[in-house]
Amino acid sequence: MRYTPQELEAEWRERWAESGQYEADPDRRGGDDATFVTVPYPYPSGGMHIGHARTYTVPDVYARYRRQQGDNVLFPIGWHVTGTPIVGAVERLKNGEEEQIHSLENAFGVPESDLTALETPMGYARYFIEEADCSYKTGMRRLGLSIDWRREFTTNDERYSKFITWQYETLKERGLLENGLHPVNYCTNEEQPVTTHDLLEGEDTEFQEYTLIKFEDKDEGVVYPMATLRPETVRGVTNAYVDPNATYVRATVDVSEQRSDGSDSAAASSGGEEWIVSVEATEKLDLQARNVDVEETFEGIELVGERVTNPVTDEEIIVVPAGFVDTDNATGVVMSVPAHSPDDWIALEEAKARANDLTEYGLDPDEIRAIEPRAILTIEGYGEFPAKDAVEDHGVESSSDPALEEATQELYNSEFHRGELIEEYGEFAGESIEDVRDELESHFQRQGVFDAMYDFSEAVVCRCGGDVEVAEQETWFLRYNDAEWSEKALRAIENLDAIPETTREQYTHTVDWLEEWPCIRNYGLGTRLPWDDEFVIEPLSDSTIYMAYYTIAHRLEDVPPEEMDRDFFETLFYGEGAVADPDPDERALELREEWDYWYPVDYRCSANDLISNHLTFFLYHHAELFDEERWPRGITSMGMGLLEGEKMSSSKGHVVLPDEAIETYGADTVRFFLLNSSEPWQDFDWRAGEVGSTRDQLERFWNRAVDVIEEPEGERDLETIDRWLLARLQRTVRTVTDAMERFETRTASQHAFYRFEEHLKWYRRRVNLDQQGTDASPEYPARGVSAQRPGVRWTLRTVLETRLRLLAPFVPFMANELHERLTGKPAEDVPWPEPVPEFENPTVVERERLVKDVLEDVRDIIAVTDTDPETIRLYVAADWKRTVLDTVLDVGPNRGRVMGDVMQDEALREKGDAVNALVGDLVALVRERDDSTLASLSEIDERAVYEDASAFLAREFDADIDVYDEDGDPVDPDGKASQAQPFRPAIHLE
RNA sequence: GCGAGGGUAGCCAAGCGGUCAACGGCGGCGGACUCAAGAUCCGCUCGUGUAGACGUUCGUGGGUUCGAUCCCCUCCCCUCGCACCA
Repeated sequence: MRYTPQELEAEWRERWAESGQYEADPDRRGGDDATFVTVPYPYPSGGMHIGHARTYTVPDVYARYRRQQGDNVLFPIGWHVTGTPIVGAVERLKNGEEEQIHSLENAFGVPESDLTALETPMGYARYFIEEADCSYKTGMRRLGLSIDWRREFTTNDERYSKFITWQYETLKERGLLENGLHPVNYCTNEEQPVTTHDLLEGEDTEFQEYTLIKFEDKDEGVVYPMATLRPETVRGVTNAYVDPNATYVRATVDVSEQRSDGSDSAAASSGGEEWIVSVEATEKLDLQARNVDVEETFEGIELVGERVTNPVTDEEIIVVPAGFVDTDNATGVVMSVPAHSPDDWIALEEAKARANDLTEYGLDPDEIRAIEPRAILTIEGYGEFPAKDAVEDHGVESSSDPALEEATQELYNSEFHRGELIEEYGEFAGESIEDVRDELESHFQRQGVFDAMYDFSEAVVCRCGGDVEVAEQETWFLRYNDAEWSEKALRAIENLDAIPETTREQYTHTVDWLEEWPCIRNYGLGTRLPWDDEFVIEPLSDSTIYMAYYTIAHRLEDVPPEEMDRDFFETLFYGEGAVADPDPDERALELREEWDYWYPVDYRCSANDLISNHLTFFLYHHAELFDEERWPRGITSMGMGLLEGEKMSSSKGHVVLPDEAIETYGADTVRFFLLNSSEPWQDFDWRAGEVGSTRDQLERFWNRAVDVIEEPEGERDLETIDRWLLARLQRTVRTVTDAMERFETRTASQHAFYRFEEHLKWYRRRVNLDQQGTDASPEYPARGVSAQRPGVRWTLRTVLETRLRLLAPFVPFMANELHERLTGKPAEDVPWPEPVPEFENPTVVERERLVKDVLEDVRDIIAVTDTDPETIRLYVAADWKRTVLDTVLDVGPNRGRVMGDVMQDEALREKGDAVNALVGDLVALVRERDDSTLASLSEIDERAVYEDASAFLAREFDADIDVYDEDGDPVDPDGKASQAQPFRPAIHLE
């Protein structure tokens, strides 16, 4: 019976599909025995790769385990198509973009002829959901995932949208949605928001919020908004810079717009102010929801020499020309803080050096030379002017010196964390920048002397070639920073079984920093915002409670979508009294029963990187919309996958497709490798070499199992070594079960398979199961399974049956097949094993350890002495040594006390040094073992152990084995016998 | 920077206070079987060693302890997340 996984697996897949094996319906088992496991529905913007295979196999293994434990288990799946990725992919494909076509053809093996089918978003989605070889559904079926396929849906389905509509209308009504402005990446050419995916340049650039400090030209009543990322340096400003050759404008800028940065800085300042900014800045300000009316355009040179007043210190400073000013960054008007900015320090030095040249701008050189740096903070390790020290320490020569950036980085960093503001800062004095920057900024914003704007620090370009800027858009937010809502979310986290436990803190931390979440987009697939169909609810917001939808998805066909209104869902989720209608919707009430049966979600198997958004949202929404007993019970967070030690990348074609892997190795091997090579939350590494050897191991398992199955059953007539293997088996059952409860798939499969293989290997040696070596002399003839005594056959069958049940969740095809051949029933249809008390036997385990110890010791001696003994003599320690050991056990592993006690005994006292040495060793022996091990050891008759094992040892070493008592007048040519200690016989080789 | 996780022999990786020179796998070496290869089985794989031992190891430097890979502190390095990509 050869192992041919492809054939075998096809049969089982067909069998499962025909019988609807995994279609789960509420049944007589009560809700307590209902287990509901979910995994994030796939996003079919491309094919399935081996990393996804693990994601879906982990919940499958748990689902299969729970079924064997007697639970009614629901494991459903759906398809997430919301948002822009699919639409974007289709666009790129239609535009004939090389990279996109390459990725489809190379990574996912999409034939050219199929490409046209992918030119509509849902066509594209369908293709990767179920049509392609690399589609998710194909992969999932081949992997043998125990999914209830009747319940699948996509997030673009009309009925699903009704469900999301209910969710958002409810949240809005509860005041958890609000609208406001929000900064987004905006293509000025296409005049629409763009995603990271749409960018040609600057994909990794994030926009920053600049503080604008409103210096004022009091004579003219004009504001010079100076952009800075370090608003706390406002008291250190010595002068301003403009680019004399650039174009500036005077414009009326509306500053009354509410800002949406979450702070209460909606400073109700007056309508418009006259601002001096670069011409580039006007467009940015305009995009950031300000009215900008340009009054006058002129060259920067005209600003040179103007005097403006610092709104915080009320001091006048002068505007100086500088070529380094970038007018495309923020306002194009910058302030100089030479004491704390290495750039400004150098710039000032250089300005002073060429002060005489500045007369051409009508500046007084002496006035420039008189500019003095002003320190605004103190910091340990730096002098009065930290920038000066930084410049000198890094040996910065000029403004073009590359060391300048390094100096700046280091100083900014130190000042941010360790700098303390000087007295003039009043309430902020003495505080570190880190602690007060935000506070200080909003303080001055409230006073109306600071403002803010967004900008990128480098150019960002759209794929269309257009310039991308930061625009403020009207949008809707989920109020995740709402105190009451956060409170509920925190309670949901407390109740949660967070696997691994270390993730719990990440959830609480996320709740702590989460602000409002913009939950709509301008385009993409999905559900329209109910009260404004211009917008679509974005993917992380339409996927927070959809697990509830699984419970009813397969029973909605007869409900017309238009009837799935708010009352329908209110009745479904909140019951009969939830709506005013005296005649509640019967269909909704029926569906409610099923929802009620399955909910809550017992375990959600998801990914580490989703903790800080999706998973936390999932908890928020459940906490708000459902009662506490419906909140999620547990979340398992999974790590990611590597391929041959490197990140997988579908764009580079560096992926392995499940379909191909299954073709090569079989689904059981793929599953087993994925679950056994690391715990779910650890990263795994797909290495073809190791997958291949996994396959070999499974094949060997199969072959041996078939050997056992084909032989007669044997009888329950057990010897010690059989009892040893059975005792090991009970421990394995215990370990595997504990591990399964905690989603430790690696530990579980490792013990059920590899660890137990080790035990079996020993057992096979002990009973001489395999023909091996030339030492199979007539005296100890080699034998196969068939020739074994009935007790061995009985033991092997028992062990196999139990292991097949333990392995069934991991390798369901193989385990079910073998179990059925062995017992007539598939493993999945019989209960999960429990430890059998009569076979639990710690003493026999310790006994066998002694045999292994002796084997190793003898082998060591042979290796060191390079001999080939004909006779091996073992000497069991004398009785008085056992007496000493008993004393140690009695008084505890304390050398002094043991000696004190032992020396009471005259016979022992006479032995003096020998006793002293022995006590030392025995104290160590006792210290190193736990009580139960010691108790087991105490029960052992050592001499019997070695005598029972002597035939085995004789075979191993091809030598005669003689066992003696040390104090039984033994044959002892080299005087070794006296070295014997309890549980460590003396050895003599000859 | 903030939050989280991690650094163990050639590689992957377990261990998280004593039975640890450190499970297991891969790779390598030697042997058995075989015409041969593969598979399978046995042994070795830090150093020294003609008796089961000893010495030096688990990112760095300290500390706690009779005893630390395991606990505490310092530092160095790596990975992930930090919001509009899902």
